Amino acid sequence: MPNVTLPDGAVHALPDGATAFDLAQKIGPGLAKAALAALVSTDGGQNWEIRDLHRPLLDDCSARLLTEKDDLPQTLYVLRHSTAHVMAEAICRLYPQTKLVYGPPVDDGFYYDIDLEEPITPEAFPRIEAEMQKIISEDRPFTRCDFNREEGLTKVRSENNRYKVDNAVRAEGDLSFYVTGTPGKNFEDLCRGPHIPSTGRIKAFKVLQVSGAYYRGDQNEKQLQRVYGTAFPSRKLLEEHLHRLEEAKKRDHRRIGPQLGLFHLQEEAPGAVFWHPRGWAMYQIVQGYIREMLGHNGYYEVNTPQLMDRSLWEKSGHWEKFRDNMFSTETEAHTFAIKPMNCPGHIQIFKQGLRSYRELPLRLSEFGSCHRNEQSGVLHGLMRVRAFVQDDGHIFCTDEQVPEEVARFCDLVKLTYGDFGFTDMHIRLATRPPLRTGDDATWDRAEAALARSLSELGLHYELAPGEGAFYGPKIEFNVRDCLGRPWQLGTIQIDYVMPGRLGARFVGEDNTPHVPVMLHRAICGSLERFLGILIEHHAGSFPLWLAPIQVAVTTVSEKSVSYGHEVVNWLRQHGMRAVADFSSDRIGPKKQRARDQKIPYILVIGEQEAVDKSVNVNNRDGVTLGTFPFERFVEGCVHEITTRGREQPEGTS
RNA sequence: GCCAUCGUAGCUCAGUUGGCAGAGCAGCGGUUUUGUAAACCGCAGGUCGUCGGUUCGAGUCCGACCGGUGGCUCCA
Repeated sequence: MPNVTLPDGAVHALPDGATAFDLAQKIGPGLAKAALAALVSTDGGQNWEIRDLHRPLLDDCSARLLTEKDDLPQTLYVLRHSTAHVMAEAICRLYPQTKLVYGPPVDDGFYYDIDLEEPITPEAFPRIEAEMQKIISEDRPFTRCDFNREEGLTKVRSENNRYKVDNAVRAEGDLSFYVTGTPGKNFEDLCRGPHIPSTGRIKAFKVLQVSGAYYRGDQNEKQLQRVYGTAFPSRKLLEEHLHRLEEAKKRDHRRIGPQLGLFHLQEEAPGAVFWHPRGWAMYQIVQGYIREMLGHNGYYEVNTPQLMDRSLWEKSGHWEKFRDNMFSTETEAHTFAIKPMNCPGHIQIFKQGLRSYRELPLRLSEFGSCHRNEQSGVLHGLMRVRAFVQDDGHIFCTDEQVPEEVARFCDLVKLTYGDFGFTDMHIRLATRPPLRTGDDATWDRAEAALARSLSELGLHYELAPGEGAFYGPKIEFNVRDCLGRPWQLGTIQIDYVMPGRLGARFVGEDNTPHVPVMLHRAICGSLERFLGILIEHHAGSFPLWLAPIQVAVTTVSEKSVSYGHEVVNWLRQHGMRAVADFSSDRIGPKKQRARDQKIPYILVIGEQEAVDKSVNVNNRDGVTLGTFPFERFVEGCVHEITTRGREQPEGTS
């Protein structure tokens, strides 16, 4: 007789074999009707398992019933998993040759991988959705059928589907199937569950896209078709989700960038950026800011060659590992590679002369132009390019100095992101990958050093096993933008391998040579990508300090053009980036054009302003802020720029 | 690189069963001299991604290639 504890602390004694549904009914018929699944914990709430409503509850446990109204990831997980089954059945009905593979819920929806020769195209989505709607209207219960492992394997082997057999063999313990309706009569699928009570509970869903996906993520395996969809507890939530997708589309840097005259891409230079004056202005602002921060933090900026001989890349190990992704060129019997990264160059600088331990830590930074021959299919606007510049840097230090350097870097990263308006930072620690150089003892030491630094700083982090670089583990710094999308920006990586391979040495206190540890680090990562993220985060409406054009000066009529010139010149004298619009349009369209360009301040100059030496200030949101003496406007702007918008200066906004 | 999908004017898009390549905005010229979310008239602008094929005739149908997009693999 299980005692079930509810979230409010109430304890219900239920008969043996009672289900979560029975519990819900006991609490209230409304809840029983609304419940989709249950969260159950047998260890006092440490670990929670999502379970079918109609499975018997475990012995004494804590339980929470999930309804459509619960805005919990688990609710969506179950709902979407079940919708994936419905979609799979619909596809099997429309395409009887389909072999089902795997269909999990994912962030924002679900997918189902299928093996089917005939391509499913977006035109087929409405047909699939209509078929799904039929299944939903039939309101068939999801029925769990448990088998012991032997019986289950026999059953799945009879289905003539190698993927499902694979799934079953890899699953641990006993096997379960879910029937969408009556066993023996309706669609069934090997599945561990859980599911919602019946198909009729699916209120809002949509088939969204189809793409290729290798079986088990293996390039050498068969390419399957992956059909994506999503589901929500209500039509309204689905609409909101689709609306969010539209909003994200409006922020797309590939649309906004060219619109604002920041950059363009063209097919003769795939993966490389043509920066226009306004985009380059932003680029320079970001670079200048980082340069200043690094200067304050004891870095020396350097510059190293674009082309270096193949032999150097062979020594560093890049030629062996990344040859396919490196551009190279032949001349006078030499093979030169265009640098894909700056570290080998920095090691060459380190190696000049005899280094003493007294010089460590030596921090070198470089805005070096790097090229990587990324596969054509991965290129994506500014976010994934072949030619880029990182805010790159390498710290040469001793083993003992690593924690201190990592800590200093973490502080710098946090400060920098704050200045760019990214406050939601999360950290991942990526550990040794399967293919790597260096022995396990070295990896142990490196991973422990990073973990210790993070712990000592009190920074929370998530472990990313196997995601480290081939030469060492790394810390990844991620931020979320204003739409909640995560972006990996900064990184710091310990490298015990490359300095040794390239012959870097320093003389230690003991008067013998030692190999320095090298920390690879970047705060923004690729500046191209960082600009892309800034564009999407701000939707083109950049804070004043980043805005490529800060002020548009517009005249009411020809009578004010002379004062307009004066204002533009004054602004430029004060270091502000200003443009003039003295065209013969009326003030309305001129303001509109400046707003379209997301220029933070639009000054209206008329005869009265010329007399007062004042400016009428408007912002890009269409708000008229008032008329101010010119000097006061500039003071406000300067304050806003130097504080990077962290506090609003009086009188300007 | 793989699967799907797309490519028409600077931008956003229309173009019927294969039958004279279009619109709005932007641009240029003119009129208007303007006080806060787009004044008026006119002009110009295209090898319909490229190459090949089918056809009396191709933006439209077929093939190859290039590039973009959504994913997959990859991301030192």
